[in-house]
Amino acid sequence: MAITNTPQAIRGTQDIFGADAEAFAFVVETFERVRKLYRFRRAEMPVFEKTEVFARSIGETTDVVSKEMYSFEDRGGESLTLRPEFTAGIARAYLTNGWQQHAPLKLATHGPLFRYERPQKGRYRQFHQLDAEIIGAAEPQADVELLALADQLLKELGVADGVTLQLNTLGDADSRETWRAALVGYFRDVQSQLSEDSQERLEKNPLRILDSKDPRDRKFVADAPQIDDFLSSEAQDFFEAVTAGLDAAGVAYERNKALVRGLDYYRHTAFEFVTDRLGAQGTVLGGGRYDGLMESLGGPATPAVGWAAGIERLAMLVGERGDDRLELAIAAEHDQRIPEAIVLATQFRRAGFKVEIFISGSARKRYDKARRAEPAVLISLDLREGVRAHGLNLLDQHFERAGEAQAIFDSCQ
RNA sequence: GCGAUCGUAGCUCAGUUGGUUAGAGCGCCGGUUUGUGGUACCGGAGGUCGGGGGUUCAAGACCCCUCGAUCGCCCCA
Repeated sequence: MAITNTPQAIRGTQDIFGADAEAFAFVVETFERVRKLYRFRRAEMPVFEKTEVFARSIGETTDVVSKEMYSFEDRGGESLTLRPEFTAGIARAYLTNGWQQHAPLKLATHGPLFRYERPQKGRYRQFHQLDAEIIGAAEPQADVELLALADQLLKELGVADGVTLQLNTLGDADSRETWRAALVGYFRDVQSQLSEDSQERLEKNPLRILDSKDPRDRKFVADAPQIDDFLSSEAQDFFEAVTAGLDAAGVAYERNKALVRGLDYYRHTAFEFVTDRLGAQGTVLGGGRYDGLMESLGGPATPAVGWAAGIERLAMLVGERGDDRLELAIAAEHDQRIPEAIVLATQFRRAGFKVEIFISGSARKRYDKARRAEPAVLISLDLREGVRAHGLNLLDQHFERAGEAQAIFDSCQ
């Protein structure tokens, strides 16, 4: 690369183009279409908030906050942060705009998020997510509807094969706490045999030992206390209602008792749609119920459930998506006919044709260039020995609008 | 924060145990052929081999540093 004086892109950011950009757009368009089927309402939020919004939502202690957020001071000395997730900002908007009046509120949004992380497959510092939330709904049917939306989205994207929904419950606040205590007790007894990382986790985030990849941990994980033995009857009923609803909605799932959330405000349902086709970053869509979040932001107790899905990861799964097919190519094989080519292109485009004109570079090579663009119809405009010559060549015999194109072409002669 | 692998034209890549002036295909630009024809041929532009230092008579190649990319670990809101 002879680029010595050109600034480079920020690490972990990406310039998306061509087939990748088409796949990206396909994911977003499909989401927009499907969320309307479930009557989720569109919302737009700022990409930055007071740091407090995320710090209080995510928890001041975690190194997530201290190390992995893009925070900066504005000119007034206030600490701001580029949003690392949607949920906190949505919760803040819900509280500050009085959206309680719309409860239960089904919201959908999508856009860029920022996390200061080491980039790897399916992980970027600026990445993009789809997001769906139901706020102010305590009933398990909300979880079911949200999961049905996710399930239909993945099916309509054509990525459902090889993606499985893993489902778990974390119980209510009490169940969760007693389970956690039992886990700490269990792992403390074998602490010295755990991996170094998990010995650390035992103090900071014991639930995470359950999804450790280290074989030294895994043999203990198998016999670790399970949430099911600590569920209150209410929590049990709730989870059963969710699974019954999923069955009714025809949403397939797998119970994964090791699926956990690190933050305390998560209650009951936790879920991830996972694939084995994306290396170490297999989660393609994840979420859960976060009944405790609104209070940590100073609002009234408000039940809520939501999920987010990585657009880049989904785009990788949907695979190659070509640009829209070129319907009409117009080659001006002589410079004197360039104005006519422009006139024609204008007519065709106003009639709703996808048109490209070939009027630059070597005049005698424009026809070949047009041909290589693989149009359904190729129009050439030439001037040979002072005589105008032109023609319309139907290259795709199955092109539906061939007659219409011919008529417009004829009327312009 | 840690580890592994990789950086040669716009793109995909060759480049011998270190040995002249660093190559190919595609793309781009121009020319010749063809003249309803995705042709074929000829020519051209474009590289301080990511950057810096070192070893050597000689470095794209070997060593060190650095920057970047990719993948993994940690983390995963």
